[in-house]
Amino acid sequence: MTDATLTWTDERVERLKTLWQEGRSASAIAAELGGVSRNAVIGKVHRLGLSGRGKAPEKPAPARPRPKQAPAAAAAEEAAPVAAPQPSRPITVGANALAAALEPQPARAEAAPLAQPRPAPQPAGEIVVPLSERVTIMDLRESMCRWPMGDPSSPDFRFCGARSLTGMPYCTHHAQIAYQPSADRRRDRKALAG
DNA sequence: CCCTGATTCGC
DNA sequence: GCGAATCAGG
Repeated sequence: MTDATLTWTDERVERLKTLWQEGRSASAIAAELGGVSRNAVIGKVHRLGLSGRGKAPEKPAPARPRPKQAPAAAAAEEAAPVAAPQPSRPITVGANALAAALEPQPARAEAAPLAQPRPAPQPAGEIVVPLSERVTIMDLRESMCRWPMGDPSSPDFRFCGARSLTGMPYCTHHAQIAYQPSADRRRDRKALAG
């Protein structure tokens, strides 16, 4: 595991195959493997010739014009393949959180304090979810990120609430944090910047 | 808008 | 071989 250049090691390829056959989406697989984009996963899948999955391979293949392409970025290191942690269903919250959630919420005031100076000097590896975006357990829906924010015993306990990847409990960013050991996500800037 | 996989092609 | 950019579709 001293492979600095991100390569598709046998283990990674095996996991890719397994996950793909299981029907996981490319982005989900990318998040689990870490260090690769969903495009990378799809590209690899095709190269391995195991595309299609269960779909009917009926594609007319329309010749599309590919105008231009931006310059590629540099390479990245490969973190030790620390066995992928099985994301246990994180829907289990403590009694404290439950009690807090049941607390008569004074008013999450839709009339939030407008005109916020927007501080957000977020360090890399962390994201700041605007409080107005966070949700209580009561507002947490299936398609929302379950990343806990704050002290579960506090009435201010919230969940990220951002859109979660389908089939995943977290949003794109938190999925990366949750599933990547110490990852280096190189050009995720596009996905994360937005 | 969000997402999905498919494809092209510069590297 | 790799994967970003792009396309096409749900």
